[in-house]
Amino acid sequence: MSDEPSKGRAPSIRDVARLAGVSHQTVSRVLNHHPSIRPETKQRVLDVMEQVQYQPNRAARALVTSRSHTIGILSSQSTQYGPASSITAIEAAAREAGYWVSTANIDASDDRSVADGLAHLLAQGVEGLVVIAPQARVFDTLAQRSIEVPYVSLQSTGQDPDHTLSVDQIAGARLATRHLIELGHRNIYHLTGPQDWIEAEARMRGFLDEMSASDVPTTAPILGDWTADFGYYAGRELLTVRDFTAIFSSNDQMALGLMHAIRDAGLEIPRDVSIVGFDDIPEAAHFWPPLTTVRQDFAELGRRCVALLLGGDPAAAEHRDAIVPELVVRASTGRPAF
Amino acid sequence: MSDEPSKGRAPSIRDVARLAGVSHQTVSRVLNHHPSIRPETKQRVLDVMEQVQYQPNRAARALVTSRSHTIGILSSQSTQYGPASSITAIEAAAREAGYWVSTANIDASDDRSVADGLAHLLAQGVEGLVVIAPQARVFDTLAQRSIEVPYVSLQSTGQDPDHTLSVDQIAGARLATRHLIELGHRNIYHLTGPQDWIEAEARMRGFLDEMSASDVPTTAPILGDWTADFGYYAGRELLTVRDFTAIFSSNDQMALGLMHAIRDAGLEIPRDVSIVGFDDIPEAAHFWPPLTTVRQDFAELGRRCVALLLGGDPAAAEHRDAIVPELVVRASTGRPAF
DNA sequence: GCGAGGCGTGTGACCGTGCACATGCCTGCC
DNA sequence: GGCAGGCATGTGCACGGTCACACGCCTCGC
Repeated sequence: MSDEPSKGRAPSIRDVARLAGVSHQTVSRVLNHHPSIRPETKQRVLDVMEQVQYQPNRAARALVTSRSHTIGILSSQSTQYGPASSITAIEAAAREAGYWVSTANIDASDDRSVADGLAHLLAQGVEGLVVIAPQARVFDTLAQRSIEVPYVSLQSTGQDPDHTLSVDQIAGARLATRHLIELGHRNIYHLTGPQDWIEAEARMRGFLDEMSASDVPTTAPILGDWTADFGYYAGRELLTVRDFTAIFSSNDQMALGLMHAIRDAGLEIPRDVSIVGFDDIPEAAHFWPPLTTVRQDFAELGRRCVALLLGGDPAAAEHRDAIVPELVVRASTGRPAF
Repeated sequence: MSDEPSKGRAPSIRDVARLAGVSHQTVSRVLNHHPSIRPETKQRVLDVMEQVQYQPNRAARALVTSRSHTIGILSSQSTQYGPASSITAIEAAAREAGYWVSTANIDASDDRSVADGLAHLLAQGVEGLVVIAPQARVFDTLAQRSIEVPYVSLQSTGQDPDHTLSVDQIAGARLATRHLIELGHRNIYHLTGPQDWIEAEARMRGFLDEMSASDVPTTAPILGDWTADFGYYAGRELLTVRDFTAIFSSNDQMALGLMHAIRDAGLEIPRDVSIVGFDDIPEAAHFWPPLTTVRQDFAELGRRCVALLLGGDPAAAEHRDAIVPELVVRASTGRPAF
C-alpha cells in the first residue's frame, strides 16, 4: 500500500518510474519529448507525474547538461523607466523561451561593483548576459574578464557592434534637434547625460551633427547626470546667461528639472524657452507644459535582445538593425519669440 | 608537462585536487572553510584554484545540498519607481548574503499570468519568495498553491501579518489627510489606486479614518489606476463639479495628471486646489508646483525583506514593524481660498 | 604504557538527470 | 528464411559537488 516512500525529498524520475512500472530513462524521455514512446506508456508516466506532483530538478538537469538555462542581467539605474521597461520585456521573452533571469544591479561608477556583479552572474553559469549599464568603463571590465558567454549590451551605439542592440540614439537626437531648428531656433543648448555613458555621447553626437548640418553655431554641451535635480540646478545656472531660446535635454527627467528652474525664474515655456526631452516616460505627457520628446521602444529592445541571445544567427541579422525612435511633439516647444 | 587535461569542461574539485596533490575532499573542505586544514595545505589548494581559475559549480552544489541559494521575486508594475527601488535593494542585500535573485514579472490582473510566474519561480527551487504585487487576487493564488517556501509580501498592510512587510500606508495617508485638514480644507477628494490593490485600500482607509476623526464629511473616493493619464482624466471629470478645494492622490503619477488637468482648466495650484501625492518619486520635487507628498523608504523595505527571509526568527521580530512614512511638504498645498 | 580523543586527510556513496549503448521485438525485403 | 533496420525500452555511468565514515598520527592523562 505504501505507494510512495517519500523520504522527505521531492519525487525524482526514479520514483515516478517505479510507480509507472517503467525505467527512469523512459520517464526522462517523456520529459524531453522523445518521439519513440508508446502513447499509452507516455500517458501512464504523465498520470503518475501529476499524481505525485513531480517537478523536474533544475540543478540535476543543469549539472548533467552543463546548461543553466539562465540569462543574467547586469544593470545600473534599473529604477529608471527605460532600463526597467527593457528588463521586464527581457524577463518575459526569456521566460517564454524557457529561460530564467537573474539580475545583478550595480553602481556603474564603481569598478569594483561592476566586477562583483559580473562575477556573481558568471558564477551562476549564466548562458547569456545582457548589459544595461552602457558606460564605457563597464565595457572595459567586460573586456578584461574575456567573457565566455554570449552577451548583448543595450543602448550603446557604436561600441563593438557584434554585441550591441540599441535604439538609434543619434537619429533620435537629430530628430529632436532638427525640430528645434525648423521652429527657428538658433541658440540651442544641449544638456547631456554623464560623460561616460555611451548613450549620452551618442545623443550629443546626434545633436552636434544636426547642428552643423544645418549650419547652426553650437555651444559646448552641459554635462548632466540624468536626474531631475541636476536639470533644475543646470537650469538655474543657464539662466544667469540667457543667450538661448531652446534646450535639448538628453532625458525627460532633466527636462523636468529644467522647466522647473525656468518657471522659477518667471519665464514661460515655450514662449521664452523651448524644451525637448528624450525617452518619453509615461509622465512626460503630463509635465507642465506637456513635454516634446523622443520616444524609444524599450520593450521592443528587450524582446529583440533575448531573440539575439537565444536565437540562431539567421534571426540575429534581422534584429540587429537599430530601432528607430520617434519624435513626439507636445507643448514644450514653439517658435522663438523675437 | 601536461598539468591540466582540460577536456573542454571547467576544472572541478578533482582537477584541483590532483594538481595540488590532495584528495577532492580536502579541496571541498577548503571551499567550505572547514577548520581542520593545515594552513600550508590550504594555501596550496588555493594557489591551484587561482591558477586554473576554478569556479565552484553551482548546479552540483545545489543538487547535493538541495539548496538553490536563490530568492525569487514575483513582481508586477516593476517599471514603477517604488517596486523598482525595492527590487534593487533586495537584490543587493541578497547578493551580499550569497544569494541569487531571479525575477518573474507578471500582469497581476491576469490570474493565469500570476500562476505562471509563480510556477516558474518555484520550478527553479527558490528558497524564498518576495511578492511585490500587492493585489488581493495574488494572495488567493498563493494560498491555493500552498507555498512550501518562506515568502514575504511587500506593501500589503493587514493581509496575513506573518508574511507581510510594509511601509505603514494608513499612517502615511493620515499624515497627508491631516495636513490638508490642518490647512483648513473641508472638501477633500481622494483618488485611490486600483480597487484590488491592498496598498490602495490601506491609503484609502487612512484617508477615511483621518477625515472622520476630524469630523470632516467625506465624499466617495475615486477609483484610479496609478497612471498619470488616469489622473488627468479624473481631474477633468472632477472639474465639472468643482465642489472641492483639495485632492489627495494615492500616488505621485496620478497627482501629476491631476495638476495637468487643473491647470488646463485655468485654475492655479495651490490657490484654487491643493494637491497631495504619495511615494515621493525623485521627480516630484520638480513637478509644477513641486509636489507635497508622502515619502516611503522603498530601499529600506527591500533590505528588511531579505533580512526577514534569510535571517533567523529573532531578527525578524525587530524588522517586522511597519516602516513609518514621512510627509514632505512642498508647494502644491496651501490654505483654501474661498 | 596504553587508551581516549582530536586533528588532518582520504575513500566511497549519493544527489537527480541525461547520454551512450544494449536489448528484444516487429516489420519488410530479397 | 534470414537479416537489416527501426521502434520501444532498459542498463549503467557520468556530471561536480557534499556527506558519512574511516584511517593514521600525535598528544595527553592516568
